[in-house]
Amino acid sequence: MAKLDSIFHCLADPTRRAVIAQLATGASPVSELAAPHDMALPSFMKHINVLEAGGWIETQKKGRVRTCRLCSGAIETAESWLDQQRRIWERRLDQLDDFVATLDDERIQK
Amino acid sequence: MAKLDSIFHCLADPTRRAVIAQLATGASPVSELAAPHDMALPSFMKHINVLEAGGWIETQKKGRVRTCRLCSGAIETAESWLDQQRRIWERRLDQLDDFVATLDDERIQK
DNA sequence: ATCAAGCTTAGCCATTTGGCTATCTATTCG
DNA sequence: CGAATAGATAGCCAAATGGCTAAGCTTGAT
Repeated sequence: MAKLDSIFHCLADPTRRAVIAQLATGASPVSELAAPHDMALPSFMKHINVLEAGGWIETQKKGRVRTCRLCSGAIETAESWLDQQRRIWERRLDQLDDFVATLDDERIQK
Repeated sequence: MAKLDSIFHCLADPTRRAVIAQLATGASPVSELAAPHDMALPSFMKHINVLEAGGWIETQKKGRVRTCRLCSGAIETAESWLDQQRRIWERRLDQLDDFVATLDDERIQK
């Protein structure tokens, strides 16, 4: 899925992860989000745009303030993909265990 | 953490996600992994190297065959970061619910 | 009406990414 | 030995990324 590209691309940058982490504790205007990051505002805004395009946040402007809030879709898609891979992987490890157990049983039978 | 950059960067590409998904079902040599992807081998090898650098896979060469297998560290780190954000976010939503409930109670009291 | 605050837009730049071809090395098979 | 197989290395290239500065442009406060 092409959406996964942009969802995970958002997470591959410390500034964007920090924004997500901060927004998890509550909505915030852009300038407040930008404050902790030593970076010019246009540079920071690019990250905001990337996060919005990736479906991590949504924003709305009231007066001259743009407020950003986290939305649920992206994190669910991300976790669900990871979960699926982990399940496939763990199921296979279990099958390996069973296989080894079978070998052991056969050895005992002798 | 700088490691998270490379861990998530690995996931931001469909070829690399496909390799992870395929390796979840069992270890594989490079050429077998490469087969489904319409891409020259050196290009594909770059993805393998990125995945190895990101801690998603480890490889070992026997004779002329390099075998790749998934390792557990990366997926755990990734899921754990996501889980942590989700928990922070959900806890805050619960607090909002409580707050709204308090408001309702106060309205009823009147 | 003016001025500051809070973005926005435009355009520049270095580096990274993700692809390619061509060539080389190291194994294995006949 | 000689040829085919499986990767590895080197080097090229266009596009994307992540940063900057210098102006704009609304909106809110005085």
